[in-house]
Order: sequence, then structure tokens, then C-alpha cells
Amino acid sequence: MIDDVNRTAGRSYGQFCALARALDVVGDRWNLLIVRELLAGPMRFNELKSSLAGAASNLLTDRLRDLEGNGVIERQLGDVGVRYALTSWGTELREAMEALGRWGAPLVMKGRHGDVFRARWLVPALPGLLRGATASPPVELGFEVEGSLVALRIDEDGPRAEIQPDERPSTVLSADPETVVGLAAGALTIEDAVAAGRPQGDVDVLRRAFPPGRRWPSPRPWAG
Amino acid sequence: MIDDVNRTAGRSYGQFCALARALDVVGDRWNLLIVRELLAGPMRFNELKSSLAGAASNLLTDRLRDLEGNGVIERQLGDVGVRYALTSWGTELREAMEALGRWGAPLVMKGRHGDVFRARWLVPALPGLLRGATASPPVELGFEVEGSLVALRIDEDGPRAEIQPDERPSTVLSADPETVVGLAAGALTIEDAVAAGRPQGDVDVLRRAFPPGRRWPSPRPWAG
DNA sequence: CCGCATCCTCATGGATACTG
DNA sequence: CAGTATCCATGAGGATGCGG
Repeated sequence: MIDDVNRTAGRSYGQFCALARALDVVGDRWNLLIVRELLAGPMRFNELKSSLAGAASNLLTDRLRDLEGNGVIERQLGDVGVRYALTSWGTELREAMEALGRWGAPLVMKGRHGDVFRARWLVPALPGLLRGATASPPVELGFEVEGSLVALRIDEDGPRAEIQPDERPSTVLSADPETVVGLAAGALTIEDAVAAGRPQGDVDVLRRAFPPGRRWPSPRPWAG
Repeated sequence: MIDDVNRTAGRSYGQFCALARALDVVGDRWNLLIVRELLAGPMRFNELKSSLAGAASNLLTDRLRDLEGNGVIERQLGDVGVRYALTSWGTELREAMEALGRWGAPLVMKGRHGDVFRARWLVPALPGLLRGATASPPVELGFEVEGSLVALRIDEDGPRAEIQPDERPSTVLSADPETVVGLAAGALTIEDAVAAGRPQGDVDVLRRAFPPGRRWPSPRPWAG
């Protein structure tokens, strides 16, 4: 408790550059993963802690304070306790994070190597990886992964996802994380995913959401 | 030299998620700033070192090795020595970095507080902040900042920038970093920038590149 | 000069335990 | 539930050395 002043966010790069300033705010370890969690909705401290296994509670506290002080997240004091939520400015990180996720998609194609998984992470990931997809009339479907349901809706405005929706879509694909992530990343076709999972409802709805022919924009030398 | 094996890139988040995997590769401190430097063209080690003042040389070496091992950058052994350049996959980070820069733009609007500046940083920043702008016929202009010339071309495909172009555009605005960065970030109008700088050539060319009415997509609570 | 490698110091991150 | 307190390992940052 010696000096808690000037505890903003680690060390600044000291550069007059928008990217460097952004990294001063969200570049520290765990910060963008906290934002990813909150992109699916507000969370309690212990929810964050359990979802971000590996982050110590003190570190999580530090990061939440930093992000709050910088206007990225806010503490909501409800009658049930403290909830953390993105501010409107924090929500605008979605575009950058979706772009980073698309860039990293080839890395998840190389398989899961004992990594942990949370269905909540699909909420920003699915729309990000399906960026540009539109459908009219809209397509509504769901993925059931490890007991959690993620709803995906594609309409004229593009794709959106939601965790634990109020009503269950009539078409749901139950599958394991490898299948759903691989499908979203383009490593699997919808036929692969349907074969590997347990489809419920109209398989043609799934085919509309994941038409064939999606390809990586450029070859990946290390993909072998 | 005890154990140099498994020195990939710091500590992995251990999450089966494209964003987390991406951050495993480029999330370490300085990594994205190295990529930003190389987005403007290949660089020598000492160029990187001087442009990224504050990064120790050993750390820079570590990061360059990591990025090379992960396929983001490559070492080019020319007759003049070693040059570092982005791979094609590394170049694809541009979209994510432009998005992060747009998100961080409000932070540079709050002014330069003794931060260092390099004209090279404008090369990814200007197109990122002008994203979506098109012009036909194309607009070509330049900014002269601290002795360096940055050319900006906007055509039907959008904006592109280049450091130290082969030929000097006929319209060039000489100004200080605050003016150019503020203009790009939307904090200044082109009239402000022209008044603060020394325009050479056709001011209407500048007006075409920076039409009035650019606004932030949402209010910034902390902007005061 | 260029391209690092070594050494040292201290701030930061991470794990465990504990408390209001 | 929501954090503190404490301790330790690691990584960042600065200075310097050194072969080519």
C-alpha cells in the first residue's frame, strides 16, 4: 500500500501513435481476453475467474481496475453484487478482436492440444469468422457444446451470436468443441460437422449458414 | 544457455480459441509494434531498435526470433546484411491493427504528452483511420513531418500510404506531428490542418482527401 | 557501424493462502 | 462472493561487451 498513485496500466510505450496508445490500454496480458468474455454479456468476478483459468485473482483485480479506470469496462453495483460490463467504447473493440480472431483462426485449425474451452468464447468468434455473411430470410440455428447452447442468427445485417438464448432454435447441432471451432474456422465443412455431431432439426438450415467454398484468403506455409 | 528448447513465445493462454491463439503469437509486449514498423517495409535490426526506443536490444532479439519462429516475419539475408520483413501471413495482421488503431484514435486526440513520434507510423495509421474512403479520379498527396515524406493515395480501392515515395506528390502539406495525427484521427478539420501547417500545391486536393463531416461513431465519455 | 550476447536490477506476473 | 496479502519466478529495461 506504499504508492497506489500512477497505477494506470503497466508501462506506456510513450509513442504518439493510435495503435500504441490502444496497446497502452488493452495490450497488457489478459486484457483482451477479459473483453472477449464481456462481449458475450456482463459477468461476475468469480465467473471471470473461472472462465479465465490461469489468471490469478489478484491479477484479475488489477486488470479490471485498469480497464475500468480507462473507460473500457464499468462496475455495475446491482442488488445481487458486482457485475462487470463493457462500456460503449469497450464494445467497439469487437471489430478489432474479430479481426484478430480471423487472423488466428488457422492456429486453431491445428487442433486442440489439451487447451480448455468455453462455449461463451464462440459468441464473438462465430460472427467474426463468418464476417460478411448475410441471409434473407434470416437463418437461425444453435450449437450445443459441452452442455451450453449458443444461438447464431444471420440476417441482412450479418451474423450475431448469443449464449444461452431465451428460446432454443428449432435447428441445433450438438457437437464437441473441436467440431464447432473447426467448422467456424473453415477447417471443416458443414457436412463434416454434421457427420461428427448430432444434428437436430433441419440440416438444410445448417447448410445455408455454412455454404461450401469458404477458403483461406492466402496459403499458409506452416499449415502442414 | 541452459535450455533454449521450448522457447516459443512466453506463456500460452492454453485456450482453444482463435483470439487466444493469436495473442499467444502476437500478444507479447512490443510484438504488434514490431509488426507496425514492418507494415511500412522491411527494416534492419538497428532501425527497429531506434524506432522502438525503449525496447532493449536483447528483448528485440527475442521477439524477432519468436515472430520468425511463428511465421509472422522472416529474416532476409541480403548482401547488405539482415533485413526483417513480414511474411504474407504477417501482412494479414494489417486489418486487425487498423481496427485497433481506429479504436485508439480518441486517445491520440487527447494530445501528445512528450511521446516520441515517427512518420513511418503514419503508413498503417492513415489508411486505417480513413478506412472506407474512396476517390475517383484518385487523389494523391503527401505529408511532410519532421523531415520525412509520407505519400497518401486514395483511389477506388481505398487509401494506401507509403513512406519516402519515389516521386514527391504535387500537393504536400508540411506540418508537425500533432497536426497530421490530429487530422487523421478526426480531431482536426483539413482547414485547421492547413492553417497550422504549410501547404504546397493544390489545397483542394487536401480537401478532397479529408472532406468535412467525419465524426466519431459514438460519444466518448472521457473525451473532456 | 551492425547484430546481437551477457549481466544486472527491479517491476510485473503468477500461485497460494487468507479475509471481510 | 469478491476480493487482499504474501511470496516467488519470470520478464522487461538499461548498460555494456564483442566479434564481424
